[in-house]
Order: sequence, then C-alpha cells, then structure tokens
Amino acid sequence: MNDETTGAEDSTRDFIRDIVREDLGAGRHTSVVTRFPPEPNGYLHIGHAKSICLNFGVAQEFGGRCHLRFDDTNPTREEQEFVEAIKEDVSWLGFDWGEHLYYASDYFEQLYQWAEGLIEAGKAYVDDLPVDEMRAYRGTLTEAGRNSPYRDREAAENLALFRAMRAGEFPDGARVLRAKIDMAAGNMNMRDPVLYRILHSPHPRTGTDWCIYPNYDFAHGQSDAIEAITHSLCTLEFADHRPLYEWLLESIDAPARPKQYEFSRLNLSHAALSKRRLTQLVEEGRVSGWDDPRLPTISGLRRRGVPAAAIRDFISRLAITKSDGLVEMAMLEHCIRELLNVEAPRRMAVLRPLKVVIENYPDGEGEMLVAQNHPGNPDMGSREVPFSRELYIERDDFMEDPPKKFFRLGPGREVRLRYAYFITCQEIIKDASGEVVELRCTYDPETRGGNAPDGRKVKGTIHWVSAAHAVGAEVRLYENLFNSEEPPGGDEFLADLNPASLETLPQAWLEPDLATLAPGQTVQFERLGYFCRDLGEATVFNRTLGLRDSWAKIKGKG
RNA sequence: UGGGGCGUAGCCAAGUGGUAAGGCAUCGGGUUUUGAUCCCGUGAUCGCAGGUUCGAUCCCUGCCGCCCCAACCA
Repeated sequence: MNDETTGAEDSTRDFIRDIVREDLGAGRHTSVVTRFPPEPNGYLHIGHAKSICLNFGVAQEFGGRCHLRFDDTNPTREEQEFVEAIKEDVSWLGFDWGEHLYYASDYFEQLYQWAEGLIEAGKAYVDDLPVDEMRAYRGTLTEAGRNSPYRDREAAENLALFRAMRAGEFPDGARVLRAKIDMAAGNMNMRDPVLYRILHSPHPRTGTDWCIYPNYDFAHGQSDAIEAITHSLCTLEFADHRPLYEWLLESIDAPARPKQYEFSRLNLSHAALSKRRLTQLVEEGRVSGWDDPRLPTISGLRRRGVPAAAIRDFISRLAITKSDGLVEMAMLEHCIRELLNVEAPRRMAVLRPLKVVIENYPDGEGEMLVAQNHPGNPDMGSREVPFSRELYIERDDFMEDPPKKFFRLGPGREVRLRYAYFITCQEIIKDASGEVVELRCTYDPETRGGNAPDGRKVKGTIHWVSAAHAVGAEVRLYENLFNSEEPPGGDEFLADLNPASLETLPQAWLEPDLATLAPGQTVQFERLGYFCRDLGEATVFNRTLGLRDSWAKIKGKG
C-alpha cells in the first residue's frame, strides 16, 4: 500500500486542531493523547474513518499518540469477532496504535471502586424503580422529573445494596446505581443518570467476573482519565453528555481531566451509515455480509477495491465542523477515481461479449501486440496482448443503426481496436430472434498498432479480447445501495433499497494477463472502469467504480 | 412550550467590520489510440427582518428553519 499520503496534512486547520494547538502553546499539555473508542458490536464504516483519521491524525501531526480503546461495557451485544475486524480495519486504513490497545473492561475494578466512592460521598444511590417507572419519574423534555422514592437512602444502605448487586444477589433489571444530580435539569442526562445496571451476562473478556456493568457515561470519561487522554473527541450527539462527563470526573476526583469536544458525524448520500441499519441489512441477508462491496463499511470498501489512501483523501477533504450535512457520494467517487487513475494499471476486458470474426485475417494464426500499462505513465511499462482472427468486443460498442454522434462500430464503419488494427464492419449475423450474434469484419494490416500510414483517422477506439486466449470470469457491477440521497427513517429505508445495486455478469472475457492478478488488486479495464479480483472468490471481479461516462449523458439526452 | 448544536452557491466548506478562498457536482470549450485522464472557462443579494456603523456575511436584537436529547445503548 502506498502510504505517502496520510490524508492528514500539517496544513489542516479546523476548530479542534486550533484548540489542540492553543493548548499545547499555552502549556496546558506537554503532548496530545487522543483515542478512537469503538464499541465492538459491529464493523467499522466510513463514518468511523472520519473519527479515526481525526484522532490518529491529530496525534500524528502534533507528535502525540492515539489509543485504540474498545468501549466494551455491554456484554449483551458485543462480540470478539468485531474486535478483530475493527483492529484489522484501523490497521488497513494505515493507522497504528502501537502499544496502546485498551479495553474499558480493563478498568472495571477501578470503575467499581469509584462508584463506591460516589456512594460514600452521597453522590450516587441504588434505585429499585422498575424501568417503566423510572421513565415516568424522569419527566419529559418540557416537564421536570420527580425524585425517586429511593433517592434518599443512607450511604451505608446504598453501599450494602450496591455490593449485593455486585455479588449477584439480584436479577437483571432489579436495581441500578444512579448519580444523584438534579431531576429538574433541562439536560435530560443530568436527571440522575444510571451508572450501573445488573446484567447476568458473561463478558468476552472478563467472563463471569461481573454481573453489574457500568454504562457509557460512567465508563467513557473515566477511561479517558485513566489513560490521560487530553482531548476526547466525539460526535455531536454526545454534546449533551459533556456536563455529565465533567460532573463525574469532578466527583470521583479523576487522575486527569480530559476535555471533550464534539464534531459532526459524516453522512454520505445514497448509503446507510448507522450501526442499526448496517446490522439490519446484514442480519436480514439484504447484503452478503459486513464486507459486501455495496456497503460503506471499511471491509466492504476494501473488498470493492477502494484503496485506503482514497478513503483518507476523502476524509481529508471533509472539514471538521459542528454543522451536520450530507456529503455526496460523488465526492467519495471522485477521490477513488483520482487515485486509481494514477495507480491502476490498464488492462482490457469485455463484459458483455459480441463475437467478431476478422475475415481477412489468416485462420489459425495469431500475433502479440504491445499495449501500454498506463498511457499516462511510461514507467509502468507495457505488456503483450494476443490477437487473432476471432475476437470479442463489447456489445455496446456496436449499433446496427447508429446515431450520428455514435463513434463506435456500425455497418460499414471503421474503428480502431485499441493497440491493434483498424477494422471495418462488413456483415451482421443474427440469430432466429433477430439478435445480433456476430460481426464479420475486415482489418487493415497496414494499421498495426493503431495508426494508419496514409494518415486517415477513425472516430472511435474500442477495446477487445482475443476469443481463443481470453480468460473467463464473473464480473459484479455495483451501484448505490439506496435510490435516495437520504433513505427514509425507520424501517422504510428498506423500501428504498436499489434492486439494481448488484448486477452479475457471468461470462466476461479478460485478456490473459489478468489471470495472474492478485486478489484485492485493482486495475482499470480500459473504457469501463476500475475492477479488482475478489478477496474471496478467485474467479470473481468486482467493479470498484466505472469511469466517468460523457457518452452516457449524450445518449441520455437522445 | 425544556436543554444542546447548526444555518455562506446543488453538496462539503474558508473567511472577516471594508465589500465573498478552495474542493465536489453541473454546464460550455480544447487536447486525446480509454467518449477516461488532462487543460481552460462557468455560479452567492453570506437563513430572514430590524438596529449600530462612513461601511456588516462578520457586532446587537428579534424571528424562521434544520439536527440531537425523555435506553438499565454507545
């Protein structure tokens, strides 16, 4: 992988980097420490890439470090498989946490001790209210909540109860530990938030050691403090939690006082970027898995053939702000094409084959023609491509009754076969149903390589593959998974699924050189787009992205 | 009707009391053995209304709109 571009230039400026720069300059910190804190309950997607690039990027740029910390406080929905996938994805994106791999579960004992301290200080209490009751007591957005009848228990009783909770003396949901703050607070998060709940569920890392687990608010900030995180960067929806984050750090007399800053999350058009939706798509089998190439997951993009550098570049063009918007998929596509245009070697492949017989080319003979691996970059060298009497060309490159603006093959028309010869269509052969099944053409031996000695020009150049030498493959074409820029909410987003998001072409013909292409390697099929050999199925090629197609626009206009 | 956040071209955005960077998209044009690439060119009464000022997108006031919060999720 080419890691020349990290996507995080030193010139990058945004309000967070300004704060870091200012903090460092004022001597509030000697170095920056950030963290990327995923919950291992799903795969990472491109939205996470924004956070990863920000956190690791800031650390890199300011000579600090970034921790990878799993926020594994809910054993009922987290799995080891996700931990492994997340580590792989972060690494693949090009970031290194070094020795700094942590788990919130590593801090469970410390967290528990802090909770006892809170109880002793009269800042937390055990509440016996059932969930629905607690909800009713919480009030609404416009009405203050009421104090729980258990709110004024003595510290000693709370302590005994909390210890009994830990000892497993109560069933799930029987009691919780709550912070004692203010049931009338405008900020709902301050209305005596739950800190611990009973969950008789084995944890992937701590096994059955615990049956009470801290929730996000009592784990995140504390973990940040334990790791001496200086800048805790999260998305906007946590802004309301900041007062609680600070209240808790203050109340437990934390070993460090990290500061939380919020930025807007990434929204991408024509895609689903919420964990809930992605999980649903995967679990309901709407896609083939977390790494389905149509998904905006990191593993899906990788399988699709998108280079990590393109993702980093895309993220670097996004600004870190607090305004939430919807970034057009076209932006991502541009970054992918821009990178692949430079790096992808060129090859020829015919996706929807139409047979062509060169009548004046000697039967049973053949020759090797030289093709550039990248017309714009001679350093990438050239290769030889076999040519013979029978070829395949793209069906779209022939029209029986072509409009004036169509530059490709038609009855009596002459075109150039890329890196080969000029050919002229002499005859069309159709089957019983009238479908064109074969073209009989003649070639001009004088045009070998693609230029005519007499200086005559042709309007079009088309790609081809020698039938006898071609390698067969299945090619999968992908389109946006959703029709709408912004799929509707609820389960209605399923109705917006694009039925044409995957088109499988069972019998495509590739130039022989492609037989040796490594899995995951992306090349350009000339005039068609960027494709890569699938990471799993060797005979499958995935289309990363098509080339920009101005002909489609002309054609579309009629 | 409570709390928090945000409103600069179709999209992402920079910017600042002195009259609006850049990228993407779009639409024109040029080059081209990929209708690709590349190269040129193309768009803004800065949410609205008042006010302060010689002058406001930037300051003040009011209004409007959008997003988030009432899980023992994160």
